[in-house]
Amino acid sequence: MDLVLAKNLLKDLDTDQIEAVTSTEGPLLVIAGPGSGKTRVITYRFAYIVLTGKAKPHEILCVTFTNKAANEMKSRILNITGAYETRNWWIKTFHSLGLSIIKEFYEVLGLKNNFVVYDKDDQLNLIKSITKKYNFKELSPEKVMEIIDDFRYKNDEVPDTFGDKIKEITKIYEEEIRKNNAVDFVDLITLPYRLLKNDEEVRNYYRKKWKYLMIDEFQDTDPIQYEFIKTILNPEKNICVVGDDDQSIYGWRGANVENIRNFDKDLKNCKIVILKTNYRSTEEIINLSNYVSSNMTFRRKEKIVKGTGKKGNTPIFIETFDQLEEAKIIAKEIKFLCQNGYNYNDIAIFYRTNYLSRLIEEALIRENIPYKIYSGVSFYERTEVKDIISYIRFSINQNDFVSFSRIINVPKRGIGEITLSKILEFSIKNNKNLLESTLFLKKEGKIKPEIESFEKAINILSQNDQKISTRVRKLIEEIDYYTYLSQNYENYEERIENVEELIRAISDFEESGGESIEEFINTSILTTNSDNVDEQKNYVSLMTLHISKGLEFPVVFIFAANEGIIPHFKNTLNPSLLDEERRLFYVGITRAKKNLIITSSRIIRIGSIKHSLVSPSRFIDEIPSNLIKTIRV
DNA sequence: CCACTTCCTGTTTTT
DNA sequence: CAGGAAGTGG
Repeated sequence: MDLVLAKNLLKDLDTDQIEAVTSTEGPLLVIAGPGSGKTRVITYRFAYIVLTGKAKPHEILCVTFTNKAANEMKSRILNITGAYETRNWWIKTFHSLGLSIIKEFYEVLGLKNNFVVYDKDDQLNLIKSITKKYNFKELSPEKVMEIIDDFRYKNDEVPDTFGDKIKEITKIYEEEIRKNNAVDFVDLITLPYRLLKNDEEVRNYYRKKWKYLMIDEFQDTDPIQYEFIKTILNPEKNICVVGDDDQSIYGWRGANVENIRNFDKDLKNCKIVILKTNYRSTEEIINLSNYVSSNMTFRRKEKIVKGTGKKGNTPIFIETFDQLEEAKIIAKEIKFLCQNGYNYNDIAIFYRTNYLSRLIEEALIRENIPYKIYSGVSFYERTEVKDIISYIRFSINQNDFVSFSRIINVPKRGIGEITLSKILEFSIKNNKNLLESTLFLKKEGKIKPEIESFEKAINILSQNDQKISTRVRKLIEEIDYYTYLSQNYENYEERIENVEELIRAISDFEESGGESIEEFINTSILTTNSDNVDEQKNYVSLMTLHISKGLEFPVVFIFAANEGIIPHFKNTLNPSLLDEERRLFYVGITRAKKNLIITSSRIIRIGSIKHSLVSPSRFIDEIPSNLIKTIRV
């Protein structure tokens, strides 16, 4: 029965895809060009392994780039296999995989079971409190974070150029974050990796557990993640990596394209399958993208993507006078398209940097076009959402100084820096947690009476017999949070709506049988903008080129394709950085199914400086005129 | 000791 | 244009 199903699966696939799906044993490298059915291959391969009885779903580890991709794969596989739940499946991002491993082995790692995850912002706050305490001013806290993260990640020594002070701060930071019973993004990768590397028993436990490994977006993995994967690889070496070196765009974050370029040399007897048919785009768009990729300096090997003969419009390049006009033309064009059969959700606008979204937003508002922005500050990073999350985190873990210092004075309770450091000092001296210390000092009359509401708030959140969403609602009443928002922010209505959205998310989590509030909090911190892209809603999507990876739209606009923006002026001198800019542009144009419109203008603003007579991106300039139609306004 | 105002700097991309 | 530093009033 299952074998019949497995055979039926293959009917939907082309020969290259079948090869990738059925080559289950030993190392396999799948180079998947844009629109080549990559997600289909991974989900079908997963289903094929299960249906042919080679492994159970929970014996396959599948690492994806975003949570959204993970969820999509789960539901697609559910559909194909007829399985009815995914609870013990291992389809995760590297970070959520790390979190799961830490959860299983928290004790060995020196954590308590109620540990919390710190995001970049929390981490920065902890570093700020350390540099302030030790009066370290030579480098900005952001720079300090960058340096110590780099060394913590690679498990290196801090080089002498940064002096002993940074070394000291690194050591203090690592002690502090453990005292807070917290882990940060670096820990989520390095703690599990080192545990597996050094502990044979744990290593064998996972090696046995996962009979098959699949890694998506392999071109964007970094060296540690690659080592991690090799560490858990079983003796049969059943590993399949999927990716496209032409679409590697996270080098600046430590990703190493060489991982995919050398994979077949690194693992003996590696099979290679190249998926080169693009089912997504018209011939015109494919021809243009092939031209763009052919000019890369460093490349694995020439790869000409083939289309399926779909004919469409020649991509258009429009150059305008200034950016106001540029945004306006996009808005007008969208209006036009939507009067001619397109919906708003068929359309996306991509740009290189976040601040560019403002210009487009204004133009879209003027034309009454609904839109949603997917880049910039993510939902769980919003001040009001993070405040509530910090209350919840502190109610779980009263050693969490970062959350404590964030909320102790929100709303204002007359507690400033000095009182805060008194509480911290007291807690260290007397080995008491932050809440106990606060209450003790309050009794002694050393803290203003307004602190009462803080104590009550934490008590409310700790009432385990009630639903979490109910407790959060009570918390908001107790601290009169909405009044606080309306008194402090002009856009308070939007902020209140965000808090309501958070409560809704908590309710959904509870109703779908979520385990604990820790689970909700720790996983929500790992949610990002790209996880929220919803194709169902009818609005135009605005996002950075980076976020656009993995998505597709019938109509794609690329805004501000100016030299200096794409490629970014900081990355034009070094050929390998310039290549990455080109790949980013390549990712952008290959998202388009039918219509591609690229725009630029002759006057642009970078910050407060106006630059006149700027040229179009070199990536456009070099394109032969038969591949793109240029319009100068 | 805290809160509020004003002036200043500095903007790539994000799991 | 926002987010920190510094200065002043309560």
